[in-house]
Amino acid sequence: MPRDKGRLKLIDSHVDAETRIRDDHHLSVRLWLRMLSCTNRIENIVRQNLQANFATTLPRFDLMAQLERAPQGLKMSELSQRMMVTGGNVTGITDGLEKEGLVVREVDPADRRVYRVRLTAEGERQFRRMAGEHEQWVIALFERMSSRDKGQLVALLGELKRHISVSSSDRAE
Amino acid sequence: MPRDKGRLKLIDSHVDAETRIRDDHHLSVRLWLRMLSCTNRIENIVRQNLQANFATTLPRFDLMAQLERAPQGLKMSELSQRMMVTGGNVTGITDGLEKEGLVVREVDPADRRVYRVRLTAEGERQFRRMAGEHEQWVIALFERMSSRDKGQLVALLGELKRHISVSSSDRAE
DNA sequence: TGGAAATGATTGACACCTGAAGTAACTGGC
DNA sequence: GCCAGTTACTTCAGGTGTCAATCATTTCCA
Repeated sequence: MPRDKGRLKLIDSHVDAETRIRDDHHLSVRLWLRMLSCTNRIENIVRQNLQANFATTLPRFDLMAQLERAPQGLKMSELSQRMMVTGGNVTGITDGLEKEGLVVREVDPADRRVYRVRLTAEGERQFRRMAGEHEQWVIALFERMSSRDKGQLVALLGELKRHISVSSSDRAE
Repeated sequence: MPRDKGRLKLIDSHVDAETRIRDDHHLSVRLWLRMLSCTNRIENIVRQNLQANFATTLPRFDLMAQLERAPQGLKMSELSQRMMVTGGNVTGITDGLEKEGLVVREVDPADRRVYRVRLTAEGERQFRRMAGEHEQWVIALFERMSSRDKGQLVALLGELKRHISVSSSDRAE
């Protein structure tokens, strides 16, 4: 039920404020659904490729990627934060990788509660092999989009990320 | 470690082609990681809200949302496709919702292999209650971003989606 | 110094999700 | 009509994810 449609011809050019707000709300939901659908699609493809080519999974790959960028190792809690999953989950994935010898838990002498997780030499070797291919998949998926559009997307998503952190911490009080 | 920054003022404006390509590749990976991180953040918040306020989950909500838009019901395979998950998964989620009386499986007299899944009256009532709140959460999460930026994001993600479908079907041959 | 509160990690119950294998029902060509 | 092939759904095993409860260690402060 559109309200007051074109009620006053004279001010036709600037739309009724309520309508504008409702349109913006609708836009937010649309944006969210589109983000989700894009991300899911890409994620599914990458996951399938990882499974088919290296018999591994996205979370395992993600954990190793975090470690590769941190040669001195990471605490379980740091992994949890960077991977944006709960601590209990990190325990499980680390267990699996450790069992396969790709990763080690080292006790921190300064604080015996924490584990410092590091890639083994084998883990590093294996990760590098996967990372190269992974990058090619991503590049291929995005190849039809212009650099300009990619740059814009990165920038806009950066904005979004900033705004969400704010809203999210608001919610925490 | 910035390379060759401003080494040759004279040809500063057109960068070496190889460098430009490498930058674009780097950009693709960066874009992918940023999309993933934004989506994960939002998804986590929505999931927590659904759990806290309605003791339900995102996939259950998603399934009901698909049904609400299709009053005549949907086949399991249609649900699977729209939710972008495998068929086996839809079976499980439908089982749960059916057990709670929010959804029914009706046999299609024309083809006894298919189930037509529909919301029950109770399911519809419950979904509408959730949908209203859900919309408010999403709106709140995006409220700090301008309509202009949202519009641009929707458009760019639309482009991306189109491009990926093409790449993805290429892969299928 | 002693003990309450905070912190880092693990565990267990339960839900999700995939891929592969299985069952039942439909279809088309002979 | 028959039956090979396809299609719709289910089942199962195994990995991923949450939350709440637990345990060990550290920190802080009275």
